[in-house]
Amino acid sequence: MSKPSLVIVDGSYYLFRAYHAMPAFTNSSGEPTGAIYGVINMLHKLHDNYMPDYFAVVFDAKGKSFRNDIYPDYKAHRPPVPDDLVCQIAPLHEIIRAEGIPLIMIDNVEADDVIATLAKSGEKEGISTIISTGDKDLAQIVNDNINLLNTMTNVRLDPAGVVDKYGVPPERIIDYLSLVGDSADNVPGIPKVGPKTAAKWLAEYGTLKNIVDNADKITGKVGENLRNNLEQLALSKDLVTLRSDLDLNIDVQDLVQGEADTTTLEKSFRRWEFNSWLTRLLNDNTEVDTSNNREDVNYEVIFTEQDLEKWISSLEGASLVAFDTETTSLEYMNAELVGISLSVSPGHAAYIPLAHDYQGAPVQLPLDRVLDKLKPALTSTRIKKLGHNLKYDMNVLGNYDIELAGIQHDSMLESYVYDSTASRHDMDSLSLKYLDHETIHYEDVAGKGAKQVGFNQVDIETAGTYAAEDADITLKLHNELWPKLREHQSLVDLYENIEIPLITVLSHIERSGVLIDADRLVAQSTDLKSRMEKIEINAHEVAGEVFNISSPKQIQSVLFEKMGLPVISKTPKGQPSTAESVLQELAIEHELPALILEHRMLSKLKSTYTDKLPRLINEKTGRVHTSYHQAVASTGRLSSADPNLQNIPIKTEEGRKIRQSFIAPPGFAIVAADYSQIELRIMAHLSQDQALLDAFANNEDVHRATASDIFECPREEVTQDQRRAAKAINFGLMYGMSPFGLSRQLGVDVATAKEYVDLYFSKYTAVKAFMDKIKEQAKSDGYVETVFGRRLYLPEINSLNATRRQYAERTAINAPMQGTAADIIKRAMVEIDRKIVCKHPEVRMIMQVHDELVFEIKENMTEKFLEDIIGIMSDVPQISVPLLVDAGTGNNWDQAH
DNA sequence: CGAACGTCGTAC
DNA sequence: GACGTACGACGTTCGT
Repeated sequence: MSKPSLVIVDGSYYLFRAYHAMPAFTNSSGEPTGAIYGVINMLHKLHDNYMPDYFAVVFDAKGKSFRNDIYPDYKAHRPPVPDDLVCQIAPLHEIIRAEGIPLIMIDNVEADDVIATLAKSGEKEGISTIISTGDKDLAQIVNDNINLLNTMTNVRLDPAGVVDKYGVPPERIIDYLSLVGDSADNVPGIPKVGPKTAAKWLAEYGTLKNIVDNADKITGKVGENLRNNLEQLALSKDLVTLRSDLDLNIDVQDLVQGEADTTTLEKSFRRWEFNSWLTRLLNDNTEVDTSNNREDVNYEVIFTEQDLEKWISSLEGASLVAFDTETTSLEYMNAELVGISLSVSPGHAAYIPLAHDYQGAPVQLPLDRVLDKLKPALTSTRIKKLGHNLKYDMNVLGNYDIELAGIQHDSMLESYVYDSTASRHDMDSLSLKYLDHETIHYEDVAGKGAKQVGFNQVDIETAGTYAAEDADITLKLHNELWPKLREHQSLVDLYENIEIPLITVLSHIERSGVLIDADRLVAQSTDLKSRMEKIEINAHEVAGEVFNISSPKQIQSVLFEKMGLPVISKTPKGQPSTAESVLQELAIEHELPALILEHRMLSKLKSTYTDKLPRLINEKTGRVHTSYHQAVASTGRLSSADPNLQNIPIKTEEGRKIRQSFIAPPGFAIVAADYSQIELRIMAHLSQDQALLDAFANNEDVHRATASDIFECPREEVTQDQRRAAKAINFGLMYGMSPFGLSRQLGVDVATAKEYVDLYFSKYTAVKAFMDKIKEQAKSDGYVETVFGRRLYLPEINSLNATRRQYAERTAINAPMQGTAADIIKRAMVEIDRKIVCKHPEVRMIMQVHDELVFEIKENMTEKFLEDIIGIMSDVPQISVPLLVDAGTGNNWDQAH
């Protein structure tokens, strides 16, 4: 789970950098202000970028440190601080304090030691720290929880970054600095030993001690220098070693940015003439970041190597890179890259056109060459990426052998996790909602309907503005949504530990695709067609007229108007319904409804599955590639489309033939593993109903157990009908079903159905209590939650319209169960990918169907992996019911059940 | 002629 | 009106 964050700023370093980097600003009285402005500006940007939980700025204070005691010449060659900088220090401190930022200065202790101590004590409290500094000394305390950030270049150093930069890991930085020395601090090193030699020696001998022990083995002038300066080396080591154990009397938990002292700020801003901040302060002191709303943007189109290089080097240092691909198609498997857009700071983005090929299109950088240059950044885990629906971009890049890595954020998923009930999570809607900005729409540049052209036909200037805006808006959306998400730790956990890692898992599943026996499906289609034709002819004869058997409207006219059959139920629009259950009932007495039913079933199978699936086989892979939608279902479930692989028939024999056409390639087997009764188990967990918990703990047939409990008979005497009724109740309850609904389901009268429900609730009182409680919770909070803290807002829970209100109440009951099940299987998918699929090419995850995962596994290895898969799926924390996983193997999906 | 809506049916 | 979450086929209606 994600840790709280602490950002510590090396204030003295900021001050010097700002002093030298900024032009010599003064106010109208001629007083210098550039350094103040620069530091405050940097602090604002840093805070907006990281939104840390804890924040502090540390300055060197007056007095001499212990280093002067052991080495009087420490920092002896430092030139005095210039007067026009000295006079900016006190005002700067005043503004920092007035902004509510904790400012730390401790006499006789250097800032570096203070920073090291704070970072280390934060770490003990489970806090991860970013230190913003340019000082290399602090690299010695870098680890997974403590990173450095060079604010000027925006390069973030984790342990791997330290190795990249210095050639040695953080643990060796002290040794390294001792050898190299530091002229700025007047720390002596070994003469003629610089970064390269130091890193080389450390690589060879491991530690400084070892180097010293082996000093006589080192040849040449440098070896001699080393042997002559061993004593000094010990001193250098003492000087460069930071103290991280100081007793500072500071609790990291107190380092929280507090309320701004607006009176002081106003006074200071006026005095130093920081007019833009003054305006902002006076207009709206709640506004934190105005950059998001600015309409003035700077979008570039990249045509030259030089410009490309410039952007690529900016990626290296960026804390987050927003990027977006433009392609020829929405089908990721067939999509070809047309261009790439990038942004590393709001309002500033670039578009790299690659394959616009309309008449008269300007010469563009060659696609291969650009991809070669971008590939290291795109595949680097160190460079963090942001996108909007990055799974798509990841899939497209996969077509070019580029495995996108370092996925840090996805604004679509941020929106989804923040509020899954938003009607859509596309960029256009979100931009309007959160940024109040109307984006350029795809149709505006590519046309729509028959007039639509491929993006490669779009004029580069137009395309550039559109595409660059996509990257820019993505970054701005992130800047809005991330702080909102950060208000709720459970949402951050879900997002970081489930949804973001799932992007990569799903991308792999989608690109793997599933193998389908097209010939078999086509043959089934032919068979279905002839059967349907016979039924249709027969139906026309029975009806005494020719009508369209697949038109509900015409069926309605034939059955209810012409034949005068009773109207059993109506559609929401008030029309007599011809739905299955209605026809089932009418079929008892009449032949025609039965014919219609059979035709419907066959027609459904043919049009939706046996005709459709073979057409969707990808030419290159010979397999079918679905799209899993990660931000559609409000409960947290995935959905699948083009084709939907989550509603492949299973109930009827004819339908199962379709599953039999989902096959394994030669040498592989299909392996399916599904959670048994997962939602009921979650209901047991959520309600903590003892009877239900016991039933699962004893691994009973839960419907039989329920029947036995409510009909008060021993388990073994439960009849088929009783079990069927209990099953309907169990399922119905999870959907918030009413006695009326249950009566229809079971074909009994409402009174009997109500009796069943009452009986159930009298035996399972905690379930009843849970349902009442969850409704109450929804009414008072406006939302319900899964076990993992996923939220679902229910704005209509207090509606005065009874229909809408009751609908919201049913959702309140269902969503925590459905959503928790979704959380669990998503977690399992991430774990299985990480622990098994990533390491073993013999295993591929190929489908997810809500409570089931389907794999392709090398034939002779199924047993071995199946055990691990079941283990991971069963082993999900936080659930007080055993999660049973059923699994099977076969040549096709049907067999695997 | 295509978009939007309505109805139905498949899955979990 | 009455059972939660999806996707999609087909027919029909509406508007361009």
